[in-house]
Amino acid sequence: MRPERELLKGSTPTLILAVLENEPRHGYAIAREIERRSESTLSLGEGSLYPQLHALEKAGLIAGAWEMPPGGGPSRKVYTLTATGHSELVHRTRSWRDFVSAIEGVLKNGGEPDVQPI
Amino acid sequence: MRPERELLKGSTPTLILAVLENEPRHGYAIAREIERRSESTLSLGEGSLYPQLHALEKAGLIAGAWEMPPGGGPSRKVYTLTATGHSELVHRTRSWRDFVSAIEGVLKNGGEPDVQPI
DNA sequence: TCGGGGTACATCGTAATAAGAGGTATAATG
DNA sequence: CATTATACCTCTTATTACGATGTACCCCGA
Repeated sequence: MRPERELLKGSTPTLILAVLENEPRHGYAIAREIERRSESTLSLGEGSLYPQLHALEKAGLIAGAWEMPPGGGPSRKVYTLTATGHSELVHRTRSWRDFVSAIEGVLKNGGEPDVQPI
Repeated sequence: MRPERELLKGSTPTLILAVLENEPRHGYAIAREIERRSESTLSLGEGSLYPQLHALEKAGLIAGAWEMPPGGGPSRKVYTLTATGHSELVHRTRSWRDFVSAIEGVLKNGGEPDVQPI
């Protein structure tokens, strides 16, 4: 069950960039890190994750490099945040917070008179 | 310019319900009220507004009634929040805030060590 | 030794959503 | 009489999320 399914749209790339800001990670690890940080509230399906990674790589916001894990297992593509990706993350984070404020402005006005100091 | 275009998805119906909680309004007025409350950060295209209103009406969350405006002008459909719509709004507001907390949890962890008590 | 589970990649098709473009109609304003 | 504002609506397109599906590797236990 994922009640935020409809709300998630649009924020996925921002979440990926945010997770990569700390350290390079491969796709599977990114998804698990998002789950961990959100305390399992958010979970990224693989059908959303990989297309997004390809899009972000194509846009130059992240850079992927294939890696053979030392302990064995399937090879994996480790993504690093580029400089462009970093400034994009800053920008997207700001946009996100503006957006949240705007929504809160609409929600809070329900029941209260429309006094709204800047 | 609408930088939040991609982020808006999923929250539109909640915004409509929130605006109707105060008082009944017709479609056009709903759109303008959302703009006003969000200080023009959010703006609902007509192509999103009317299909959403029909969907919400069909779902029984709002009830529409045609009205002839006394001052003249085109007739309009005034929507009122139903009881079901009200509890749905409460639920959606809670979901929205949970969602925001979850996203913040992912964003904030960027740069900090991953200490996270339950 | 063979299957199941976890890791890790990827794509296809579908459903939901948002919004631009277009269409209808009325009243007031210039 | 044309433009502007109000007010409704639908069609089509683009984007997004994700379930389903497929490949492939490793480890562990029966």
